[in-house]
Amino acid sequence: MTIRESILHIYPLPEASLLLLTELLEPVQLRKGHILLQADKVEKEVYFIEKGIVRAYAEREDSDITFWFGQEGDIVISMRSYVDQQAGYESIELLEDCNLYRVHSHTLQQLFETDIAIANWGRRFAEKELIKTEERLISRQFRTATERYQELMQHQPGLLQRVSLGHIASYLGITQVSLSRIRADIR
Amino acid sequence: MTIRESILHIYPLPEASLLLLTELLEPVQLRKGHILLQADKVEKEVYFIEKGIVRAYAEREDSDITFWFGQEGDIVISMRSYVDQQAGYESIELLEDCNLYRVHSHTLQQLFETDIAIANWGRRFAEKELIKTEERLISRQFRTATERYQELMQHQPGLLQRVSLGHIASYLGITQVSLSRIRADIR
DNA sequence: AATATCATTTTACAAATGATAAAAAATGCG
DNA sequence: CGCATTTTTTATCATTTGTAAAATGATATT
Repeated sequence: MTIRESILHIYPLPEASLLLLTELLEPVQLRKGHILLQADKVEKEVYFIEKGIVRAYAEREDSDITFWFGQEGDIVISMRSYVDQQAGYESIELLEDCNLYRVHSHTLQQLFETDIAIANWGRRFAEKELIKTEERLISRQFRTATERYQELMQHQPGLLQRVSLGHIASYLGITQVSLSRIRADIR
Repeated sequence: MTIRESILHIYPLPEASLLLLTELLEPVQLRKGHILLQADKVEKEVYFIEKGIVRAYAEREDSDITFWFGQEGDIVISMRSYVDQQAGYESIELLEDCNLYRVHSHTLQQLFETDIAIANWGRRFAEKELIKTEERLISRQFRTATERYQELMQHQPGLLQRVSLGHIASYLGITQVSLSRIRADIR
């Protein structure tokens, strides 16, 4: 899937608006392990993932928890920076070498103010992410850890090959040891 | 807080756009216990809460879980209906007699397509809800049930007077029995 | 008062998960 | 390959949370 296609997949844009947006995108290649965005900072860059996989995590004293995986076609932002120009709660780590496209958040905000199709594209982007997040919150309450793991494997069968079990356990809201037990029980 | 004020609190609208939006709102009064929106249906109405409190819940075989409370200034929608014209996962129950304003989702969508300020207002609305939901997801992983309860009581001290402990326990992701134990331990 | 209804707390027991440590397996690199 | 490092599994025990049922409390109605 090209960047153009993944943009249009969120919300159909007329060609003129699509051009406005894509012209601003700068290609960036970065290596596995790179920290794309830092928690507790106001991060001004927005990234589109063309190739690769990343995780968003929040840090605590000793551990961190992964609460989002971004893959081909996804958009990476520091949500609080993007919405309110405040320090964000998430850091973003590249879990593979990535091909990204970068744009300044400010530039994007200007497009939102001037191009109605792009404003609605931004609206739809937030709405879709919101649905996914609410569904995860509900799933965590209704389903056991085992069921959540099986659900994830069904929806994202390729994830296991790209992401360590520690990150997946964290994403599911359990410890790595628990996930290992669950995997042993399923067999 | 008036409806006008709560709309502007989400995103500042010029007077002309604000009028476009508010002219479409129909006042509705409904009684405690009324089911405003039904899960598994495509719900076409959007509601603004002027007075009262509601809960969004998802149903399972025998139980239901509350995952959102809406109060004065909040907006009530069936998220999947609103975004994709698909059946939603949430039902909405009025927990008090409510003064609401109603607008057809279709009408709102038309405003999004024609008024850029309103499109950005809709964008900001979704973004703010998204931040709140992500923070709850993270909080559920980082904090114990006791901490989450105390956090909620700090941020929403009035909630306990308006909502039963059963709903609050569900919102926190624990059983009512657990919450009762927590409350006993805190004392 | 007596009754009914609903919300909350308490109790006892079972199941799930966490913490910790250690072993085993997989991976990366000189 | 062989070694070091990281990841995953296994085992043990403590803690948390869930389930079910009973007891208590609160409120309204008769």
